[in-house]
Amino acid sequence: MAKTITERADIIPVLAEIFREYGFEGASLAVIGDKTGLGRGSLYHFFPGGKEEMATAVLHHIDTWFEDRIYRPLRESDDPAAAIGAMCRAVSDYFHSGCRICVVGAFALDNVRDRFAGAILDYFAKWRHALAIGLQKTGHAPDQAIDLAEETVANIQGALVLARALDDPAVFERAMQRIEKRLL
Amino acid sequence: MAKTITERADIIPVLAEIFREYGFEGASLAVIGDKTGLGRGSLYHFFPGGKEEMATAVLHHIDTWFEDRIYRPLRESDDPAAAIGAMCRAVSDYFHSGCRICVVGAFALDNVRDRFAGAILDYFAKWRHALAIGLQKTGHAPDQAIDLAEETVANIQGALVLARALDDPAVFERAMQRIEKRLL
DNA sequence: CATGGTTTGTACTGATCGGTAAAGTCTGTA
DNA sequence: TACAGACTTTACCGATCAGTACAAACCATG
Repeated sequence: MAKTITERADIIPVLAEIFREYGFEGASLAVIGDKTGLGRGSLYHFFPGGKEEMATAVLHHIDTWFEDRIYRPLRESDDPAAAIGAMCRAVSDYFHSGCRICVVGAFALDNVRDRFAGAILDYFAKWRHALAIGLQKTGHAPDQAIDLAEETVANIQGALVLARALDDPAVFERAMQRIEKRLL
Repeated sequence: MAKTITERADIIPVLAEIFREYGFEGASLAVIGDKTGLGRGSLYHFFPGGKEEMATAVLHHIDTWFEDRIYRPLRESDDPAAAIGAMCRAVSDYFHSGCRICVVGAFALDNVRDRFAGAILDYFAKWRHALAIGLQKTGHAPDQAIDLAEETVANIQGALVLARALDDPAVFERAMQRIEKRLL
């Protein structure tokens, strides 16, 4: 009756896509079961904490991805300008040029924000902090760097909202081009 | 058993606040009943279409507010710089300096986007268009005006996301100051 | 082939969802 | 005072929700 094919780690990206598409409340166990192909038993076997644990795992997965691909290079690269350019490209890729939504941003506006407040705050605080360090290394004064980093992160999130609202990915692409030009 | 005190129009701002706080899906009829003090019968008397009609009414109410207070002045004012400054102040007030969320933006990121796609698109398209006209009147070239308007609207939305995520209204205030400085 | 822990399918629970039905109470008009 | 329509209360509907229980089936060990 059972096949031991799937691993917990393999399910998380699928869950991420589900939360992205349906939101936390909209991602019912029925939907999750359909999209993952897993029954309730399997889901609760891998995530005894239920939906909340699934979402936590997704947020942690996202955090790891951004830490490895974006935050750490920004903080530690010897070539900060290259790291900033790489961030812009990575972000554009990650959000599929505006077709994809930021789960963390969506959670922040949702009424589930309080439940995941820590992870949401970390995501944005780390991003702002890492980018500010990168900008300092390219010659910006500390205050100015933090300000510009905050503006940039907000701009990316706003562009995702606007692109989705106007149903026009080009909005996001234009925003990323403006951002890259201003940062470098 | 009944009192004819409430008017439909009086309920809409309450509904707006509910959708702001709970989102569309999170705003159950139980919550709506509690917060409005109205029973299911009354709610369906005023809004035969149920939750969907309530949300539509809220979106229309918001559209009217922005049209009167922001879009039209931007498009028609003889003093465009003053209209832009007024927009910044009105926006800051409207969003309670970052403590309040944009319902339309939240809907755009939610999985209910498709249901209200028209109203959501209108809200942002009208804003961008009106601001672009205002910016043209202050001397910007048409292309540049549209670009700057789009960036500004995205910036405001992003600042709301970030302020809520970091639980720090000052993020929004700083964004609005940057915006005002750049526009004028 | 046997065994035992791991993984899975299915049926179920109680709660809550959005929405409906109908009987009741109020108020303006004449 | 009588009536009509506006408004409200309450109980209820089927559907769906997240989560649980448990037996069946798997697979890596012996």
